Amino acid sequence: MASKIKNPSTTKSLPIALLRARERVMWPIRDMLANAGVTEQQWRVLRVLDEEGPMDPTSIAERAVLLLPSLTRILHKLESKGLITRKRDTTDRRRQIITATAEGRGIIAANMDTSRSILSKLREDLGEERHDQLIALLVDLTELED
Amino acid sequence: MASKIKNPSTTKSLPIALLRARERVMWPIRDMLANAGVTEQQWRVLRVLDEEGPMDPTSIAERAVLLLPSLTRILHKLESKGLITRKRDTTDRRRQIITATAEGRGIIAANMDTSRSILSKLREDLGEERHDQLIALLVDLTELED
DNA sequence: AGCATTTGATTAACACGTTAACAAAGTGCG
DNA sequence: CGCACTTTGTTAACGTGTTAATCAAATGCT
Repeated sequence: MASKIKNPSTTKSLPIALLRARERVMWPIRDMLANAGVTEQQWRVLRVLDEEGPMDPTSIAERAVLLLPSLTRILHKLESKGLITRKRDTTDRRRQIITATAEGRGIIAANMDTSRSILSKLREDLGEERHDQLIALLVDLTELED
Repeated sequence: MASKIKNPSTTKSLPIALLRARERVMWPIRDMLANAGVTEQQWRVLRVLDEEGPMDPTSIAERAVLLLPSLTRILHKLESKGLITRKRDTTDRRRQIITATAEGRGIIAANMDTSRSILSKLREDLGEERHDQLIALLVDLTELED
């Protein structure tokens, strides 16, 4: 399926390598999420709420790696699907508190095992040491200044 | 600017780590490209054409890591900007041959040094060995079967 | 040759990424 | 208090990601 690409400089560049790697990882995950009826980003939002409890949109955006304008749309969508609810913060009326509904948490519960097994298989296939080393390098790269 | 996130399991997951790393890498590159007046994807298409010469959309899509529907729109845009031209393949009239114009190649030439220096700085900051190791791991991950 | 299948490319529809502009609520300071 | 500034969240506009449907040209098979 993945054809052999010759070897122009772009093949070895970090941006392209990151792009292709993420494409490879998301393949099977997207299959799972399509069955669950949510997008990758909606899944991330629900997971953050499930793992860390109710929180405001700005915090969700940081944790789910989304920009606020995207999150605004995603929250509208999740709300219309009945997967989250919102209420205004009483002390700061600009701020909202988003909460996952039982149905929203249900989607996480119903798919978490599959998600974990997909990632476990990747870790195993790549080699556990190499996998963990990869993550460490990615985190280091992310945390570089400037 | 980048806030400290506590440490939920998602922080260590491969999909999120890849996402954050790519975000970090693309930051400075997007700045450069905004000045050049092209998007990241348009830049990739022009680079492929500049490095490998005229080719058909399907091949461009593979090399630039784009899906064909996206590429169709991008080629329309690049054509309207005068950065590429298209002609039909004479032997297979479904196929087109896309060629970068002098102006298109000019954009690459005008920004290639900046691009290289951004990536060199990242490599230096991460450590050359670790950088190269990271790319090797990403390539291995990408090439896993299944 | 005739017809089903495959391939190359496009279009459509929906969702997200990104930047800029904006509105409303809160904060700081004279 | 009053006003400038900041913060939170939204909307707008444009471009891309993704899947499905579609069309024309080519290919394979009988």
